[in-house]
Amino acid sequence: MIDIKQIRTDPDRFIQSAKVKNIDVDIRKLLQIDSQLLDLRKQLQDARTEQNAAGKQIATLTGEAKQPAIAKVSQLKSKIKQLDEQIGELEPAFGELMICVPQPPAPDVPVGDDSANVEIRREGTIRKFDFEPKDHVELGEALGIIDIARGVKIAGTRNFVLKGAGAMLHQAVLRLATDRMIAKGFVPVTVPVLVNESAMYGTGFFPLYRDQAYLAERDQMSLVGTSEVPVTSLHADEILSAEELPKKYVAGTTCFRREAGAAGKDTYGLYRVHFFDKVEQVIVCAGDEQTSINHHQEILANTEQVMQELELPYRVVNCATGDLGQGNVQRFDIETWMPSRDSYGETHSASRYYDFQARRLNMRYRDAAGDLHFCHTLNNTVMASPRILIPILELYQNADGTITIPPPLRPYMGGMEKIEPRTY
RNA sequence: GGAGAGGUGCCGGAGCGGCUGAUCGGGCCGGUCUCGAAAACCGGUGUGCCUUCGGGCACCGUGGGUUCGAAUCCCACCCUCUCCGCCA
Repeated sequence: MIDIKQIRTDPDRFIQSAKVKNIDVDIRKLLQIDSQLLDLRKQLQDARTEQNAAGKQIATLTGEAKQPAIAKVSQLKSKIKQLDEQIGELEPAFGELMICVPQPPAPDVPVGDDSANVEIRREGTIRKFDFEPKDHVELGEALGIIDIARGVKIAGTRNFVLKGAGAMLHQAVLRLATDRMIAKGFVPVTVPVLVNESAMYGTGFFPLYRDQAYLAERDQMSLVGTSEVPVTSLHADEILSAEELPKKYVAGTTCFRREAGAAGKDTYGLYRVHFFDKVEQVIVCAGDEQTSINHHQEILANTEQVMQELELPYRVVNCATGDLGQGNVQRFDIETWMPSRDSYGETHSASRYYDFQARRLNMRYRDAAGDLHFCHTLNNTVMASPRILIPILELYQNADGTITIPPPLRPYMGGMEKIEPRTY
């Protein structure tokens, strides 16, 4: 949510932001409704002042004198009711527009669609194969650890089953990610994945991206597409103290995505699927831009350390305006090298929101002087599987079709060093 | 799913339909006292919006209704707790 005062002060900034983010919201109309509402509310307030004063007088009158006074105030009542109705008619339209106004991107965000994304740096060495490498599906099916056909049988397209060492590898990556974050002082939390509307609105996924969520409509609940939703919502409607900030959390949950509008895109393998598990880091910090920027670098570095530990080659990308969500100030994606795609594929996403989510969630803190401010929020993937299994399987494959397990994952797999073919 | 109880300020807990934005207690902040602390005493302690900066308006789970006037009455919904049932 954006501060309406900021929109009043500098509407062009928001008109421009909506344009570069490709979000359809009529700022001019919003301001027009806003000024009407301001005027009506002022009139209502004045009428109420009058009514309250008259009411107090009535309380002091008795018997005969009371009736004429009551009759007089009754007239005010109809005026108030009329104003109330007018306001009631405008408010929904105002709210619907407000909830769609995007957060302006940072100045160093490139303008354009995702083709305008800017690579910031590359890390790691891309493996050169001295044999013909297989893709993760060929490898996984031959090893008996990936069973896409049965996943589809149970749940339809974009579903999968991991078995045996495949399921273990999946868990190992997640546990490594969680442990590394706990070691950095992040507090592990277990959170609901089926959440109410206010959590979805509060974190900025509703209303614009409602199509992407699975809805349990009978209960007005939604399955989350990321644990960012429940974790960032933890302190909604709370007033935190400055001393307890920043709050740092790590949570692993299953994530559910409809992938609406992605029909026909990335249909092969484990890349784009309807459910996956993700370990996410979330920071709630003081409402200061530089503080946010520093934390943004921090959460990016946290993930990069795990990637480097796994020796996965990746690059960091500064996402362009058209690739940002409504609430993003800036987003850095980490893309990991995937031999089967012969390119880097998105595996992580580090977002900075400033107070966009905090305003929607009504999440504030009291500073040393006792003043209230909205918090800032950020998040980044630590590891999401099975997508990360694509580079792991493909880059660690051997000529005989076996997979060498990356050393940091072995402790989580009972010391297993290699995945060999097996019937499960 | 069935039955009952309840949702008030940081917490506990009052609140005849007008004098209640809200008694009181605790906590917290400031002060007095003290070498310092404790105790005691004194004072302060909600949020949002509008403002001609005097002030005004709104908010006692949410939304409606009754009334000149509602935290207080009525209706619906949401949530919490207790007991029973079912169950990972």
